[in-house]
Amino acid sequence: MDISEIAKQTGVPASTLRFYEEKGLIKSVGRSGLRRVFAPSALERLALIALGRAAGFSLDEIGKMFAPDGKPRIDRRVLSDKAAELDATIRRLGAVRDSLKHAAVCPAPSHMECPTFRRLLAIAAPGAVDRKVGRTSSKKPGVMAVSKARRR
Amino acid sequence: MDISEIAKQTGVPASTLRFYEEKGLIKSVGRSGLRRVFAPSALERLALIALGRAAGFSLDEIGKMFAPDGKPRIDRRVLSDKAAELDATIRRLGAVRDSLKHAAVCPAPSHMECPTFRRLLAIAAPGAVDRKVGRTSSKKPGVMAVSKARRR
DNA sequence: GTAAAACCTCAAGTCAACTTGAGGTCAAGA
DNA sequence: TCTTGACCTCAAGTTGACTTGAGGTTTTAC
Repeated sequence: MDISEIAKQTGVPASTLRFYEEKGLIKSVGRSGLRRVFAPSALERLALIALGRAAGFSLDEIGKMFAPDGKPRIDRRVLSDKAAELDATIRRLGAVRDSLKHAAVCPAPSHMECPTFRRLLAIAAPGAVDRKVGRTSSKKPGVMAVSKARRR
Repeated sequence: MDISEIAKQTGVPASTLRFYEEKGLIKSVGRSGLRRVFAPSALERLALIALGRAAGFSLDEIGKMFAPDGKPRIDRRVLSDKAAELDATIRRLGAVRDSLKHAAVCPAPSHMECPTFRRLLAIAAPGAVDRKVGRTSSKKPGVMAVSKARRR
């Protein structure tokens, strides 16, 4: 299969496939003239890569999950940890979604005056609301900074 | 309140607060000498910003959600749409998590040989598995590319 | 036989959201 | 007084994952 065939079937652009090959994430089985030739197994490999990306692994991390022989050799512990992390992310996103939905219908003049909204916000953006001020205050900062997820 | 007080209470670094001010996302009420002075309402504003970020809005989008007077003026439609988008993301992440969990325990020699894994993968990374090959084939590419989420 | 399409390499550019660094100001404590 | 530390500005750098572009070759279509 040539690069455009892989691109067509996976939706991954040819430029990305070349980039992945350069990074060692996929391999072509040879060349036909200049052109790369891929085995169909590249499709599976790309599916695994897509899964890894969706789970929040970096390309470098994903690269290390394949043994030099090409077979996936994955640390089960790492997977479980990531699954747990995803669980937390999912819960937080649920609160975010609920906050959004609530804000979309809540008639309160200012959302911050709405107890429901504040409660959701406390989960969605921990540390952002209701911290007591000063008073020889607690050193621990609230983490308003958005934690982890991924874009582009 | 000075910038370090805000930073301490929200966990957002001072450099980020200056950056946000420059972008028009937050405002200081004045200066004490060189130093910015913030009203406590900045904390609420930052909570809203954190929510927006968590929901996947860009800083520019968030900026447009505040009227010039400072009050949030939010398009309910936009919120509902984003909530729906989050719903989809949450479902997909659930499948990703399940794939990971399964891969962590599945004894199959190659994960791709495991039907359960393949089924989950089909949801986690749509288009990645089981597409029929060629045959005057369908033009639509599978989108193996990771869609949306956020990191950093 | 010739031109357009499809591929190639390699270097450089892009994007968002910040961070870092150099160089400077200012108030408070020893 | 002096020096430390918290703050300031503005420009430039960082990160990860790609994309784009220039310049070149090959394959396919007429």
